[in-house]
Amino acid sequence: MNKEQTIRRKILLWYSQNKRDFPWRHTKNPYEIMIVEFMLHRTRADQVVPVYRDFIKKYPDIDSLASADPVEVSKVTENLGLHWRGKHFINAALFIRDNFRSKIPDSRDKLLTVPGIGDYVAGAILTVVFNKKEWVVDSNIARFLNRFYGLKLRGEIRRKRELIKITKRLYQTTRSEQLTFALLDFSAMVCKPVKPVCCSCIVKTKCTY
DNA sequence: AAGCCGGGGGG
DNA sequence: CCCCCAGGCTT
Repeated sequence: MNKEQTIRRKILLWYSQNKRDFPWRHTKNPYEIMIVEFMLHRTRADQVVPVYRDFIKKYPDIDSLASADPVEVSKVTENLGLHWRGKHFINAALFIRDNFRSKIPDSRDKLLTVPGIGDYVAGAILTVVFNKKEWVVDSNIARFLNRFYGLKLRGEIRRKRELIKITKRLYQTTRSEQLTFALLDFSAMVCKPVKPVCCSCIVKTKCTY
């Protein structure tokens, strides 16, 4: 068994006993996942919960959002900060309505053509919704892998080629959906940015940090 | 490769 | 009061 398989097994086992619960963990609707991933940009998950509920209630699908009043949409999202995101939601909805017949695509190439969707959001949709053999890197997962493999990368490590390469190897699994949530929760709760809880880490014996 | 956006919560 | 947070876009 290689190193990646071992990590996957341990992280998934840890996840089965320590998973966080959020409203968007109970849906496979690609639209809802896209919306919440937009909201989670540099924003704490707890802060997103009420806004997400309100947003989905008012704009339940691509078409309702595409034809919505931008000012009204901004009112829903304003307390998330990063105010440019208000237009961002509608632009993505318009693009998907006009180019993909209101159906969110299931390939990375097509997802990346949508304004506001980058590698992270695309990967999240592909794994969480479609359970594809795809990959996801965010700042938390990047930090965990950087420590675990002793890469010693600095700066915006989530964009580094070497890190993406390792992530793709880690995602050689048929359980990409579970793995994404597991990595997000583990890196947020155990392998934290400051004061990581190494004493209760289930992969510490193989960690080079 | 680096700067920028932003309100809100925690140290 | 300061710092950070499930990124993507622009230069």
